[in-house]
Amino acid sequence: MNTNYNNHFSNSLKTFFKSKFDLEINTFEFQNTRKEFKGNVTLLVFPILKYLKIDVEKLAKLIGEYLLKNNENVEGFNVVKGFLNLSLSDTFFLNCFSAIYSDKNFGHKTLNKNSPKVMVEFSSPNTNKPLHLGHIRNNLLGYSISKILEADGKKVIKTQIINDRGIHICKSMIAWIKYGKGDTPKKSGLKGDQLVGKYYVIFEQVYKKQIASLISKGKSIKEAEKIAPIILEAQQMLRLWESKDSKVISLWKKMNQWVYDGFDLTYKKLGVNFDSYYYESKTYLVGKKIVEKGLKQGLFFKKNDGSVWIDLSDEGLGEKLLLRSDGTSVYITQDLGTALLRMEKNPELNGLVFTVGNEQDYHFKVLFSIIKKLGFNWSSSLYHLSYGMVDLPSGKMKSREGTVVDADNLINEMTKKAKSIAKSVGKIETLKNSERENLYNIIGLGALKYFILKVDPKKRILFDPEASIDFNGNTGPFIQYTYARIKSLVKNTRDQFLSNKISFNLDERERKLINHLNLYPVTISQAADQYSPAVIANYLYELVKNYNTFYQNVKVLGANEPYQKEFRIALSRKVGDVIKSATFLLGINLPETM
RNA sequence: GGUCGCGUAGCUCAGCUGGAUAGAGCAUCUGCCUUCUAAGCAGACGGUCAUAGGUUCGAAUCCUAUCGCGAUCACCA
Repeated sequence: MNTNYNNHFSNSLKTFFKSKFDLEINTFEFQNTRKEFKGNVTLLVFPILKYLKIDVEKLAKLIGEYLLKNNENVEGFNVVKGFLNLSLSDTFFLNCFSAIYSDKNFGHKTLNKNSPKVMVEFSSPNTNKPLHLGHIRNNLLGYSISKILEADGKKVIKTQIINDRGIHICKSMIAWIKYGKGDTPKKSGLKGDQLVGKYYVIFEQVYKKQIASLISKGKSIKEAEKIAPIILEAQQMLRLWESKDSKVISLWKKMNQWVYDGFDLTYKKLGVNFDSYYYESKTYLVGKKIVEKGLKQGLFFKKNDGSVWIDLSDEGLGEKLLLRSDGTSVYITQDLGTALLRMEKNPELNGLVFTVGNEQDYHFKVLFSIIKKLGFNWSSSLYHLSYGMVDLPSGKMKSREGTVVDADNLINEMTKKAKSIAKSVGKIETLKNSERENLYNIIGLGALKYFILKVDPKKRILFDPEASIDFNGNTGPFIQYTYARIKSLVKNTRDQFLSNKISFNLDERERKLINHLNLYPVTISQAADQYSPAVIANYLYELVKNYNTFYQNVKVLGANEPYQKEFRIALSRKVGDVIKSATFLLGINLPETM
């Protein structure tokens, strides 16, 4: 549906119904006219039958005749069943374009003091292993949504919660102590997160061996898992950490720092960044306090073994554990603490968005419900941006089975592929080496980002490392290519457009482009409302396709008349601007040439 | 088993706040580089929109049931 034309026709239409039928109708439905019919916009007449008992075609014809006479934008019409197809004048299109052209911030709402403020959480890694493909989707989504919300007129704070404590960290630490021999990122040449991840894997291997050996000695699997010496060491280390043992704490700090340094490199490559950080090690105690408070209020209850629960069976969510019997916190305890801490630090927040996979839908339902029950008035501003998993043809990614697609690796692979394609195309020989490397990077990442962001967040993505990611068709490089084309086209031209100097007829493809440009602001609000970068991606693809059709069939620099040439250059330039703006919302960079 | 989500062309996806003959890309095939960048353009081929009912002028879209796939229901995070 295209509601974009309401402004231009609804007044005429209102007057028509008022004067002819004494009816007050305020909303009308428009859509783009299908290409097999004549016209540009189509008014759906069917819905009006709700108010008026009359033959549809007759009514459509009456409306058409009225608009033709009384609305200067309408140049002609035809009626097919209940569809009133309107042909609009070139003046109308040029006026539209003129307004778009002069709007330097087209599509973006401007921020001011009173703009609502939203915090968007994404990434949220564990500090025991490097980032993988799943994190890439998470990061791209969270980052893009932040940009989209900003364009939609909200102030955004990008943040993450770092899961920097717990048994998983201790596993890496134990393995490093036992097998690391003083290994460091510098000595090994590995990125910090990769190094720590390596010891996590070593831990799991040793653990597995110990379990196997215990089983061969007649122990049950469950028992073996509990008494394997290395897991006991890790648990002991976690207890030492909680009692703030100085040796453990300093190793913990050292290894976590390696990981942060490693993550920073990956984030930088990915082109994402954050405005603030929260650490689980600092929020879990806040969560415990809330639970104790809720317990006193009678919202929660204690079982005989001392564990604390909430009963949410009235909402169909069952009973949920909030504190273990030994008094230690669980996942949701920390999340309660984190949410509360954020609101305390930023009381002016109007929204809190959690970018977390859909495997945690239940968790967030419970979390939001608890916060509501605790009586916090900001509970209604919480939103779980839930997205589908990235699966491999072999199924779910599993670190234990080594089927994880490593983020750094994938980025490098994409850059390599961009390089080999660019070489075979062979158009960039004139560039300097450093410029070329930069270009490969832009294109490879563009392909990756677009590949992930173009699909609806809530859908599962199937990623086949063998089939890899395309560079032709509905892809990032296609969009980048079109941009580079435009840049090259307008390079030596003047940036101006005088709408009053029109002495030519518009081409069908020009009308289509203007029409599509027109939709950009609506598209941004839609994307923001739905928390979906895919909406932007699809818009962008359509725009670029329309432009290429125009470019390939209509001469720009070789236009017949000077003003026509000027218009086509301006149109090209504006399409370039919108490509730039939309790719910015997706976090995709553009080359000036490729 | 309960709950939630998904099922559209061989593959990957749009369309889903109901509107005309369901659209793209990839793959396959045919044309177009002495003319603004061929990572492109023009075209062909390809569909019982999982199935069955219902709601209505009209259903891929809304409702119900069934089937299939996935997630989740941990004193893991």
